[in-house]
Amino acid sequence: MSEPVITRFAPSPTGFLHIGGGRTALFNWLFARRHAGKMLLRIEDTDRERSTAAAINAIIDGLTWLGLAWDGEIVFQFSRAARHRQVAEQLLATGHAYRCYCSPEELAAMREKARAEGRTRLYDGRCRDRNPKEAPAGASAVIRLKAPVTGETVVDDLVQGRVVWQNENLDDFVLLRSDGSPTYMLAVVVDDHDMAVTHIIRGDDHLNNAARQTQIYQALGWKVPAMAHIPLIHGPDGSKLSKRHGALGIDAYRAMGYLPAAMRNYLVRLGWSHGDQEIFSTEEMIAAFDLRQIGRSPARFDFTKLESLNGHYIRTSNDADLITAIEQLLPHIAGGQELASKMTPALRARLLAAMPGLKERAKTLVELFDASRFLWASRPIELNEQARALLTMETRNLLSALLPQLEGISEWNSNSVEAVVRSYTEKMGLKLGAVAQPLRAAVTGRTTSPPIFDVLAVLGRDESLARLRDQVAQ
RNA sequence: GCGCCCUUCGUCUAGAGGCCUAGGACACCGCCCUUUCACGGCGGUAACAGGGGUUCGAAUCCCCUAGGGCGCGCCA
Repeated sequence: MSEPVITRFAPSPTGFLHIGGGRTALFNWLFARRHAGKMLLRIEDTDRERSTAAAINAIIDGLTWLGLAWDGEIVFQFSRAARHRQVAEQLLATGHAYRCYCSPEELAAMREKARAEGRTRLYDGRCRDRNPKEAPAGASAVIRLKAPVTGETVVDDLVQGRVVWQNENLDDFVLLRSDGSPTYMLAVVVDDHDMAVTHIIRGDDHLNNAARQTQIYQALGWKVPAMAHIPLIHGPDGSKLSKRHGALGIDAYRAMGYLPAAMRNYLVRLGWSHGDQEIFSTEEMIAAFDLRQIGRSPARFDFTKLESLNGHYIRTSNDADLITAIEQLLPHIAGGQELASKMTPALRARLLAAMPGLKERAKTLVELFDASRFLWASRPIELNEQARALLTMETRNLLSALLPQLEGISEWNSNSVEAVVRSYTEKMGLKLGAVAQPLRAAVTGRTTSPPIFDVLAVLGRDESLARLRDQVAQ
């Protein structure tokens, strides 16, 4: 029973690593970890026109950020072209494939005619039984699989169940192009076999391909790996995920301030469940992951839920780790580079002191950073619109009268400052907020923040009073 | 057109014939906490696509319809 489990993630480097690819990688990774196996990474770069080095880097970068480490060396499919060709020749030699001399124009005409007549667009096998000697001189040929014409092809899918195709609905597809390069269909089968892949976990847009690939395995006499075709992720409106939805590169999620742990947790619950559990540590995910609990219907991408989860992970993160995360985020956001250079041990200490109050309020690292801006700011601090609106002549006068009392505090901490402000408002017959809120606006430049007395304690007496004087003076 | 897959609250889902008066989470709406914003607590609105069967009994099994998705390349 215990053949070691080997899964693989096999993206084509023709664009960024998007959210669907990230989830597919996650599922492959989880399944491999769950069974103490390996997840291999294969870059399907046989399309030389569209494959780019930038895309390869994006894939590697994205997987690394998500924390999905692959095992062994990366396999580049293009480098295996000779082996693919060899297998195609082998199929030809054993009578499981044949040369087809149809020109692209001829095939296009055939499909157009079929479409016009309302028939299937499958290849009609016109070269299948043609005598090789009749081959047009000098014409280039492709190699097609001589697929069974009767009977059925069955895929026992771990997610989709038993799926059956009547062979008459499958055609003799191309294995090797006329230039000698393999098609995806051939390359995948040969590579998965050679890499000893035991479980193919991929998007269900490949379910139809699974039938064709099964036929190749059978023609070769190779064992067909277990397959699991997982439903695709759709956009919030139920249509195919597009750029205007969440079809962003994984790097975009990093720039928006999502934590890898939150990302993994969100992604794993898209299509997969484990009873009512919503929050999974990586260890819990691995222990609980099971292909049978994957649903068969597509899930819609929901930013709001991702945010909620991210907020949870931020709240439960270690304070120092969050500061590190912010530092790592800075280069990825506008104007961040400049601020990154302002980091000092003193600032770090302040961030650390303020973090417990800050992290309760942020759903993303961007928000967390934004809320901490009052710590990075140099005097005089800039007031945002709401803060300016709150600092009326009247409230400035209140603060002005309060100032001497604050200056008289000897032991500067959250409690002592609060006590002074409370007695001041009581004497004035005001509510605490009537002073606390303008005070917050004056000191932080914003109207939302952690409790103002905590903020003052973090800033320290000198900085706090200086900021207050700046604003009161105007 | 042909083939394949899918269909439980707005969203992610639990549910494998009686445990379902259909549960949880996010979102939303109240209330509480509170110097703001949040967090947290309590409560609420909200779903088995439709129609036929099978069965003593169906969200769960079968069929049909409708809707959605994917595939049908010398792309992957």
